[in-house]
Amino acid sequence: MNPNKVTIHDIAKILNIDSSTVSRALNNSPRVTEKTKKKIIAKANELGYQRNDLASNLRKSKTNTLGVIVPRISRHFFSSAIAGIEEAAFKMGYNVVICQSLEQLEREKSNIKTLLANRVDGVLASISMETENYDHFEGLRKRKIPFVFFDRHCNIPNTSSVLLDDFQAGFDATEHLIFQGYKSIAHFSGPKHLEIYKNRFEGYKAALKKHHIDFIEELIFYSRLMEQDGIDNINKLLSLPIKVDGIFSANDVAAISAMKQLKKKGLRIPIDIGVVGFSNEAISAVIEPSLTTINQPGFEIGTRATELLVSQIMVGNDSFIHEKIIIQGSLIERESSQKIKETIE
Amino acid sequence: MNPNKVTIHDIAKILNIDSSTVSRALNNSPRVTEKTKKKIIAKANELGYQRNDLASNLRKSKTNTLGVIVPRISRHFFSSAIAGIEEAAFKMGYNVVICQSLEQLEREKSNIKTLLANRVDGVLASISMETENYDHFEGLRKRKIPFVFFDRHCNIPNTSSVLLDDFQAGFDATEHLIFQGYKSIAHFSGPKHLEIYKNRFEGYKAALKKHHIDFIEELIFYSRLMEQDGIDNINKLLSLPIKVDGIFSANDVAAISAMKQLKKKGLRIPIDIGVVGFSNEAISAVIEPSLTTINQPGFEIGTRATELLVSQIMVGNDSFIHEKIIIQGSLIERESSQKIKETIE
DNA sequence: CTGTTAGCGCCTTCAC
DNA sequence: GTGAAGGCGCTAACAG
Repeated sequence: MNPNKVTIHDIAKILNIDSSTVSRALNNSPRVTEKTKKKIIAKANELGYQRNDLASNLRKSKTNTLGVIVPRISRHFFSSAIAGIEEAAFKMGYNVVICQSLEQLEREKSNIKTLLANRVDGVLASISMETENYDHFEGLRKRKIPFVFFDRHCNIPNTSSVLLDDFQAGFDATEHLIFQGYKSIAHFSGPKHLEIYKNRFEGYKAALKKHHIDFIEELIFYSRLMEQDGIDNINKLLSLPIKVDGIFSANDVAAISAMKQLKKKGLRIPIDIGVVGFSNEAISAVIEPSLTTINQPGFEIGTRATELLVSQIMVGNDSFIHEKIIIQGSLIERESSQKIKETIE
Repeated sequence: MNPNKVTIHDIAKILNIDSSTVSRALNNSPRVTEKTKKKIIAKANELGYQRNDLASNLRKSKTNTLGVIVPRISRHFFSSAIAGIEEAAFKMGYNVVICQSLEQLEREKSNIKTLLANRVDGVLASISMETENYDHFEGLRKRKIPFVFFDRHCNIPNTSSVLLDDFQAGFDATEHLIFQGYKSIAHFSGPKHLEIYKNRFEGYKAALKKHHIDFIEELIFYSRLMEQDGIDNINKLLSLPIKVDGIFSANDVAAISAMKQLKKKGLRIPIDIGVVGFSNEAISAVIEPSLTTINQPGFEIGTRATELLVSQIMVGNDSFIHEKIIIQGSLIERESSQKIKETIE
């Protein structure tokens, strides 16, 4: 017999007991004798029984599953956030289903539908670049499915989120460049309407202000988080009449392709770049020494978001409190940074 | 009413028809009048009806879901493979559930159990470092659930897999170093029993042989794919009486931490490293110019593996053919590689 | 402690 | 083209 087809009824029949007893035994209910329990478990193993979670979940109308929506799984920040989510979820007895929006609103909506159809108990989401309207999340709320935003949050009231202190990160990265002696600092931002980029931008401006450096509109470059943007940005930047000596890039994609483009032009590190977004130790180990990054702790953000979500699932339908957890990033400076600078100067 | 609780029966009752008709309409069965179909769909939307896939899947005993097991989602190769898997699965109407083994055999076993309990239609797997015994996969076979290995495959008979041409990759990377003029080439390998590392190692040996370079046992360093290993390896290597001038690292983790360690010691690029495993354009753009990598096309491997798996699911239970698809990697040499070498010499 | 009964929400014969 | 009936596999209330 195909062991996948073994049901509690099969076990019950063989053992001449009722299927409900088998069910109880397999769920380790205290209301079954140790003896029969052992007998049942032994037979179950023998037959290769495997509970059908579809049936179980349907009956219980609870899946012990969390849905996760990220723009793109292969971006390092998100894959490490997912690692944190999985770890925390696993510890608390939850499974995780992961969806990618691929930065498309339509896909994000359909992700939510899929998660709804699969009756997940809660949702963790980092919104797509295109998302400016949040009705699809309101749909979750109507269905009383708790959800928590992480990193890319949005400003709708009564939602929970776990995020980096983006203002502070932008401030720190910019001030770091200022401390290095740079005076004319450009800024590579992300899609204008995303809160995280707004806030990093504000941090940038605040740092300039503190150090009495004029804010220059021309030094701001937006991007759609694509490689080409970094290249274009550098090209535009180099064609400016203003001499730029530092860049604070608020997104890693543009930063990387920007560095690439600089290298291609034979411009080796006349420009220092502060970035928010990297945290891969591996990358930071081999990356251009001039590149300083603010650690954006994906794993921790994932963990915290999951814990928050699960706590909301537990307290149930209505009465949980919406929380906003803000995590501090930390400046990671390349060890050899100073040396390289000396070499060049 | 909580819209999550809306069932086909609710719709049926309101419209004074039978739930089976509603079911048919919602599944776009041709055996329902267009008129009633429209009526039903309109009402469903109005109520915010969302099919309960648990119930549907239970009834159909088919989930349209693929299970994926990878060692660690945050490793770039795997996250890009998953991106490929998702893309292909999505196109063919499948959902994807992702599990991490975290390189632990026990976790891998429990992943399979979870996937089994969720009645996935097929499984894609890249085995953990600890996996030397494959009984848990035999369990899948007994249940007639098709599975396909990708990248980290194993040698059990009658299994399908999609992999890099690891022998060729090892050969190419090593020969590349030889062409650069290196004569004493060390090799950083991975866990001994993993096929991919065996094969890359064989490629290394073959390249040495072709160019009449003696194989030296002392120049082989194994690793558990951890950062510390790369550091240890470099330290050991530097303490050898033999002067090494090139390294072929078959895994990226060790390669990266090795470079880091070299840098720390102030040894800037006396050693060139060929690596199998990188493919992140972003990384390769900014990485040490001396580092040449064999592109290990995660996305493509993921796509191909998924297509193969789905084709096996479609032909059904027994009669599908086991295939082994071997994908060629390609050498990616840093543009500026030559310049840097000149600078140093 | 164990059995009986009922039903989670859906799909699919089988009738008409 | 639509309705009636039954069951996918499991659990939970209620009996005993």
